[in-house]
Amino acid sequence: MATDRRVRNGVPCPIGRAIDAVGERWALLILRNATLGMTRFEDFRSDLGIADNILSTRLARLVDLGLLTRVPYRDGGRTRNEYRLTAAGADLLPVLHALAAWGHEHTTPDEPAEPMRVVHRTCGHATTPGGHCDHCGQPVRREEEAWIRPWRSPEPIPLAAPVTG
Amino acid sequence: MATDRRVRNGVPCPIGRAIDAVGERWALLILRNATLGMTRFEDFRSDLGIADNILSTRLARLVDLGLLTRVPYRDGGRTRNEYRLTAAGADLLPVLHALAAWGHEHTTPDEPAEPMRVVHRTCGHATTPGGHCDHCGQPVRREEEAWIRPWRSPEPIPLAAPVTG
DNA sequence: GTAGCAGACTTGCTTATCGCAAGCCAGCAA
DNA sequence: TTGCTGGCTTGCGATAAGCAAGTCTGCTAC
Repeated sequence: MATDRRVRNGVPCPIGRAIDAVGERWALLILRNATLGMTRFEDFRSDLGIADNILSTRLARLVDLGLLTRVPYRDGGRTRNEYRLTAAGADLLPVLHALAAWGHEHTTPDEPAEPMRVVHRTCGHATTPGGHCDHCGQPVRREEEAWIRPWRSPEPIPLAAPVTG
Repeated sequence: MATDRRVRNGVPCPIGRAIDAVGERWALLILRNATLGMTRFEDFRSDLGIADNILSTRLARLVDLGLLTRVPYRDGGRTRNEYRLTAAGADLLPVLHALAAWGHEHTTPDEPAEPMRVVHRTCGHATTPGGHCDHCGQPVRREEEAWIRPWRSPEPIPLAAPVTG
């Protein structure tokens, strides 16, 4: 099963292995956008401003590594492919959250903006780095968690559910 | 103050800004090694197998961004520089921990090895993703946390303390 | 004085990757 | 048949990475 496949890439250190898998700019940005529910080639391309060939290569690699999977869908008469997170890809969420927290604390946007929030959808309160609700105290499952990116929209964005590849 | 300097790099998303700052292979590996207490050019170079000019460029960039700082030290008669984490650099620890957890779960080393552990130095038990001690339940401060990398040594490696730049 | 040392950084070059823009391809509709 | 769409491929120039040697600095030894 693709979702159970462990990337074998050698070094003893799990940090090193994770970096070998995803420690580069475009992979991380693609995974962020996939987490937001983005699935289509053109959407990734235009949102990220990435070259076709680079995007194509990166998507293929992430599929190969089992972090994304191609899902066929019908578009008019044609079968097209979209790209969705696998469980392994979705499990990078804590990395993305840690990056968000660090980015919020240590970097500054060009334009002042409400900061991004990670919230418990049910009650609207923030979640902690450990994945608990600030308000309820309970662990928050992925499907009850959302991002709010106020510079885009005040609506909570549910996190994309992983699919089995 | 260098430690209070926020990287200004534009995009509204803090994840995107964090990725712009550190979302590339060598920066992340250097920061991992700096967290382990590595400070010297030659040590980074030989451990990472990175080219001189690439390492030099990356170190300078991380210093420029305020994640590392050069600290003069005496070597025999000469003043040399070592590279140490700033507070901003040290605050990337949750990113490294998240990468470690993901790498452990989803990648496989070439040689079987005891996995890396993040422990509370005082009692020896593991710490949670939220930074609490599994055993004591208390939040664990950085200076009470250590990594154990059994493929290298069974000794806990204290995490490098940040210095003011 | 010169020669030698160590190690951080620089340099010149080759190789690899990225990015741009156009082209190709597949599967459909008219 | 042509035309459309959009994912992927291609050819090319630009940029970054990597290799290996050189330079620089501040010291010691002779």
